Amino acid sequence: MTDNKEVRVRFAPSPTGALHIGGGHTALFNWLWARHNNGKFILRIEDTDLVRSTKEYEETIMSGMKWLGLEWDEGPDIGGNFGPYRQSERLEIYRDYANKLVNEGKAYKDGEAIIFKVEHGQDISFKDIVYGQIDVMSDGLKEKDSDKLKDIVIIKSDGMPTYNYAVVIDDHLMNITHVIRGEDHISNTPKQILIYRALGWEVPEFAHLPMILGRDKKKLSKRHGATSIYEYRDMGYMPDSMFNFLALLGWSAGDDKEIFDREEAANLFELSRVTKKAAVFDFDKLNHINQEHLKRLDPSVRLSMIKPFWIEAGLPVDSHSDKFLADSLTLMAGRGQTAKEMAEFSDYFVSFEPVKKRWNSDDLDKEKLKEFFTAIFGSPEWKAEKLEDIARDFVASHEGAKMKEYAMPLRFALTGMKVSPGIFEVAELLGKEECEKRVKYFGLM
RNA sequence: GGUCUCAUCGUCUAGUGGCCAAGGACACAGCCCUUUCAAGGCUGCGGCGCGGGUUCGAAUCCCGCUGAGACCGCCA
Repeated sequence: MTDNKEVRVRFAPSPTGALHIGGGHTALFNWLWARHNNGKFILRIEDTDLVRSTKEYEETIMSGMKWLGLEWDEGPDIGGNFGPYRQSERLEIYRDYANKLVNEGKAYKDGEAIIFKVEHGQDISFKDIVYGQIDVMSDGLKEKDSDKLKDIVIIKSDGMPTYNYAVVIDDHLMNITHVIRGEDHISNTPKQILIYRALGWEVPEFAHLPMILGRDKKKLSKRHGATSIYEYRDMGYMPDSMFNFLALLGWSAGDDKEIFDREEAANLFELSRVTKKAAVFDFDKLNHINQEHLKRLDPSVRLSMIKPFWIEAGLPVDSHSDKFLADSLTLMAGRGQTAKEMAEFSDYFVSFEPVKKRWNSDDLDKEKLKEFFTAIFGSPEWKAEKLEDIARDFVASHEGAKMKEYAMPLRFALTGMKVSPGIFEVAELLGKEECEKRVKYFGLM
C-alpha cells in the first residue's frame, strides 16, 4: 500500500435474493474503503447460477444499495472501462483462460467440465489485512472424509464458471486492488491464490470481514426475522441509521464517536481497524442509533421520513400544511425510535379520528372539568405559556387540586393518549378551534 | 472427520507490555427534571473463558485446554 495505485474494490453479489444485512455490511465496507482512498467502488453481478439468479433480484439489490447510499462507480447499469460487469456476459473470457490452463497442463477436461489440478506441497498462505497471517498448505485441500487431494472445478458442465474461478479472473481483469468480503470466504482464498499463480497474476490484498450473527450467535438467517434491507426501511429505520449501525459492526473509529454520517465515516475508516470477532446484530442499538438520527434530522426531511407511515395508516396528511406537520414532529422530538413509531405516536395531529377510537371516559368527573376547560378556553391568547399560566392559577386557587388531574384529561381529549409532548404546546399547535371541537365532542365543556 | 479462524461487561466496542484497581455506547436499575412519556443530567449494575509459561511488570507475547464459528458443492 505504499504505492499510489488507485484503490479499486468491488461488491459482487449473486442475484439470488434481496440485499440482506450481511451483503449490505460487506458492500458498505467496500464503499467506505473506496471513498476513504478516493478510489473506485465497483458493482459486479455474479449470476452464474442459472437456476437461482433472476433479473428482479439484481434490481432489488441495486435499489437496496442506493437506499443505503452506496453508489457505485462502475457496474452493469452504468458501465465502465472494465466491463461487462455481469458474469453471464463474460463467458468467453472464462472459457479462454480455462483453455489456456488446459493447454499448459494445469487443468484438464472431464466431459464438458474443466478441472484445475491441485498439486501437493504448495504453500498457499496469505496475509489478510484484518486477520493477519493465515497459513495453509495445499495438502490440506482434501476431499471430505478422505485423504484424496481435491482438484478444483473451474468450468461446470453447463459451461458456466464456478465462483472460485470466476472471481479470480474478474478481480484481476477489473484491476481490483483489495478484495473485501465476508469471513466465510477465508477458506476459499487459498484456492483462489492457486489460480492466480497458475495464471501468473499478482494476488490482490485481502481483507475479510467478521460475520454478523443473530441474538443466538448463529449466522444471521431468516429465522432471525428481518434479513432484507428493505424490511428495515418498512419498519421505519432510516438509511442513514442503517449505514451508521452497520458501519459499527466490526469497526470503530477508535474515539468515542458513534453517531456519524457517511462522509465522516469515510474519512475515519481504516481497514486495519476492523475487528476479527463476529458481531451480534443488536436491535436495541439499532433503535438507539435510529432515534439519534431522527432527532438530528432537518424538520422538512424528518417530515418526508414520517409521511409515508401516516399515509399507510390512512391518515389525511393532505389536509394539513407541511409546516404544520413538520412542527408537530418537532414537538415530538425524542419520542419514538423509528419513523413508524413516531408516526403512530403523533397521529392525533393529523386527524381527530384515532383520538375518538381510543377515547374512554369512564372515570372522568365531567362537572369538575367543565370549570377548568371554561377557564382554559377563556384565554385571550392561544399560546402554550398563557394556557399553562391559566392552568396553574386554576390549580392554585382550588384547594387540594393537582395539575395532573386537569392536564391528563386535556391530554386524553386532545390526543387519546396517556403520553404526549407538553399538552399545552400540543394545544397551541392544534389551534383553539380544533381543541374546542375535540373537548366539546367528548362533552367536557 | 479435515483445514482455517475467533475469544474484553448481556450486546457493540476501546485497549497492540507499564498511563487499566480495564474506558465508552446500547440495554437494565435508581435519582433529578416534570402535567404524562420521551429527551436531557447524574449514579449504579456488569467483563479480560481456563491453565501454564515469558517478563521487574500481561487484557496485551508464547503454549496447551475449553468454547464458538466458517469452509470442505459442477452454490456463491
